[in-house]
Amino acid sequence: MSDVPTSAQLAYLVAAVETGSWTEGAQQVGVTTSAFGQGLRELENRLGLVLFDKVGRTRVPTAEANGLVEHARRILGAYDGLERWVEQTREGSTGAIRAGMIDTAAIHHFGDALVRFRRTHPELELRLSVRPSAQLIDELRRDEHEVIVSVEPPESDDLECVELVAEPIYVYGPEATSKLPVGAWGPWITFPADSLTRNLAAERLRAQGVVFNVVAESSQPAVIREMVRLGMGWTVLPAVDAEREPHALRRAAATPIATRTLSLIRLRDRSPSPALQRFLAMMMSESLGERS
Amino acid sequence: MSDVPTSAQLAYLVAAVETGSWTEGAQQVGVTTSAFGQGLRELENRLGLVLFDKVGRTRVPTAEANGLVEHARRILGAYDGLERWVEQTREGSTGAIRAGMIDTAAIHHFGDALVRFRRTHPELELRLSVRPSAQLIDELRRDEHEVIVSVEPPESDDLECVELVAEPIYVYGPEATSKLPVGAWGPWITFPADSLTRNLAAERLRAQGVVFNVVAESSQPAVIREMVRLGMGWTVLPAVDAEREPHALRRAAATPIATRTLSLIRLRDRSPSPALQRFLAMMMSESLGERS
DNA sequence: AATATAGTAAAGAGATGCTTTACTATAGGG
DNA sequence: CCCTATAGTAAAGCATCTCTTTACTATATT
Repeated sequence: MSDVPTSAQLAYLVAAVETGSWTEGAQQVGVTTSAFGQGLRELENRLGLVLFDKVGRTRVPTAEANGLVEHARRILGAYDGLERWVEQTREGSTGAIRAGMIDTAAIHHFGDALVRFRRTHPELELRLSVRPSAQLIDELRRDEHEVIVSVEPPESDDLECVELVAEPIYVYGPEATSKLPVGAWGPWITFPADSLTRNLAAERLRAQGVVFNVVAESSQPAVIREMVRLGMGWTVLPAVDAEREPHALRRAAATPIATRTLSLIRLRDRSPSPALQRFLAMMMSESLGERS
Repeated sequence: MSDVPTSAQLAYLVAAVETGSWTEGAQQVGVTTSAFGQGLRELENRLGLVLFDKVGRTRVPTAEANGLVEHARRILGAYDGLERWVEQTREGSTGAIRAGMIDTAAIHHFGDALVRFRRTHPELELRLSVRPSAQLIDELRRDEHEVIVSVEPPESDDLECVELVAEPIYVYGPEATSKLPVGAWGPWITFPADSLTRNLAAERLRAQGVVFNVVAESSQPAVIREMVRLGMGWTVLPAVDAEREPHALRRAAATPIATRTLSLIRLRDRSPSPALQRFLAMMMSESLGERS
């Protein structure tokens, strides 16, 4: 009764008005004249308006029908917009990707790849947030990112991790003292207390009997490196951060104190959009290339 | 398969995203959760997109769903616009009326009524064209008017006429000569050759043995009147046109030479829109008032 | 008058979309 | 840790819709 017209019925209407003939209109939309007529009658019933008059053996649109066509076209146009959008989205040629990365990943490991991805997929709006791992993971859980690249956190069943890079971290000391034995290491300059990298390092150092006394904190590797160079203390960093020019630090030991794993992390059971799938594929193939 | 989503499915989608819960969404649109879920699943199938993920026992919209909602809202909004328009149109509170009238009708007989109608129905766009009868009838046949008021033409089965006013027409001569006997009438100043009034008059005059020799033509009664007053000739006009001040003409005979009928004329078998129905009703009641 | 054309009516097939009922899985409380 | 409430699903059934087919009517054309 008070039913809403279907999009098909509206399409019949505009075809009928456009062609000026039900027979032609029916051909245009690809149904039998019978279905066409039934559809238009149903439309009249639903709207409670007379849309066509009989004159001779043809049907001519009333003034109402002509007014209605405008609205019908608007609706069909909106459907059209939806379908185009769906088309693009389905093939992943549109969509936004909210990604987060820790600095090292965004710059050293995947900097080039991100630039390349942006260039080859200009239609995908990639919004990248660079933050420390712990913060990224919090934000991921709050659904502020669709994917992050961070240090792999302790096993957790709401997260799904794919390992990308195994990154050794080394102990570095001030230039003058960097050849001291393990027992003489410290004090320490490192990341803030919630840092996964810091906690990983602290755990390993303590296991070796080292006192992990922290005298300075920063979330910026460059800042830490500079403080170490100035002689304020020791630190533990990945090589890419510590050994960059100018003023590269020298490893206190040849073997890494630990290895942190950078992973691609998503909320479990969230299906990636086509756009995101492309991004994930790129990241994973990139990490393979990096290992070799 | 490649079917278009129904408006109901789109409504489910926006309800689901708005409320953040299928159960609530279903309540909002007034269906069972079961129907709601089926509808959303069908929507996913039709579009080929994943719109919701399971997390725990609730369903949360994907990034796609959020993007899609915009389009869905646009479509639903357009439907809304259509329905509001239909509502108004059905009760005749909107719509355009294309009407035509001969000058006498538009001014003398229905002038006040038209003004009143405009004032009491400001929402109805009344477009009035004033022209000679013959032209109005042509235009009516070409669907340029929905209704006209003109001199009633010869019976014709594509037109539907309702008599409004019976208007006597009289013979008028120059002031000095207006008491001459019938045989001395003429020459004539009258409407153009296709005029129904002219032809009606000519026929009656010839039936009385009068020579209907035309020396001047105009479609404007005021012009004809003035020429008659100046002594150029005689004419046949309705009283309302001939006997208006200043310079009213005096009848050459007390009895009318003919009576022309002003009728409301529409194409047969064309159903009037609600707006037009109001207009027609007004015109007909008006003409009743005028007769009494 | 014969034939073609524009649309309609009736019947039936298949899909759709809803409800009901019974179920599973997760969350939260005692 | 078990019990219950909650969010959603599965299956079945039914009414409705919308299309096709076929046969028809009414109007136009030749």
